[in-house]
Amino acid sequence: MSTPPDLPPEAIVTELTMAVGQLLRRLRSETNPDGLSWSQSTALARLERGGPTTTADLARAEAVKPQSMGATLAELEREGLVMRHPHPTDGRQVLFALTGAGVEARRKRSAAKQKWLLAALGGLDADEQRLLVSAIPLIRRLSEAD
Amino acid sequence: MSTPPDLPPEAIVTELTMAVGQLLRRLRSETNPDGLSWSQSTALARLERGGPTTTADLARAEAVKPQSMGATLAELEREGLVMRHPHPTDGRQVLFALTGAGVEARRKRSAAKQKWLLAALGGLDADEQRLLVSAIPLIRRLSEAD
DNA sequence: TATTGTTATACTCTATAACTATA
DNA sequence: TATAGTTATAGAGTATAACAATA
Repeated sequence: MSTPPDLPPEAIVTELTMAVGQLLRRLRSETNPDGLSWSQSTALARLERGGPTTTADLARAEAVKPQSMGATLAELEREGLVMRHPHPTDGRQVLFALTGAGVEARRKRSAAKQKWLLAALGGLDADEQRLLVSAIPLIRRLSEAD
Repeated sequence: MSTPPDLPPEAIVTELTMAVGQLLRRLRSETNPDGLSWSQSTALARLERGGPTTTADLARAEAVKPQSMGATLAELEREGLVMRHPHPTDGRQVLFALTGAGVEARRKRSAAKQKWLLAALGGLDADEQRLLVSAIPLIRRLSEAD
């Protein structure tokens, strides 16, 4: 193990920050250029997982400002991958949902984009994969902490 | 465990991608606005860990193009946080190193920036922290895979 | 008043392309 | 030729500020 288990908290912060930043940039650099952008594809993934969702809720989930998510959704709408629906009871809100094309784009393009990460995962043995998978909910809990 | 240990690889890819993206954005959104930017602070961290380094090596480590790292380093140099030194044997290369101000900036500002993540880590129990720490080298190995 | 969303504008990060200098 | 770095330019992602509509 190259990182000792009882690292002081400050070191954990630095190591985790750098590792996450590095993985994200690597993921982005491996992205198929004619596919979906990073924020487009995570927004689509969230719509697929959570069903129709408002701009504000998506923004909260992704830790960006509503205006930023609005721009991402506007682009996805222009490409025909999401559609807006009126909220049944609140006239201010707009629900966004995947279109058929959105579902297909999500499957096809994201398969291409994720080829590299799949291959990289193959470089971990079964125990390491299990360890990594069990760390995912912890990363999510960190992201969602107050 | 909210993510079962034997998730199919495609699901691992999606979950990991989303979790890492979410954590990164949360980290960035918690950043002290008058502090160092994300790429500035990871570049400083790498210089502190690795000593004087060339633009190209830093770019490789961070998975960005040399021109992008060059822009980050130029900004850090303008702020007096790094200095350039000639390479002893190769006239093409330039070694960048932290200045005294850079070391101090790294400590002070990054302490402020990382306050949130430290607090979030405190929300994990000891076993969870150990699990997360042991996943860090795995994330790094993914990032460095061919 | 508070919340949802939009429009306008600017800054950061990163990329590609074209160039210079050194090996 | 190949490599390290620089300069110029462009696009994506996100932020803040100001606004309109609805609750």
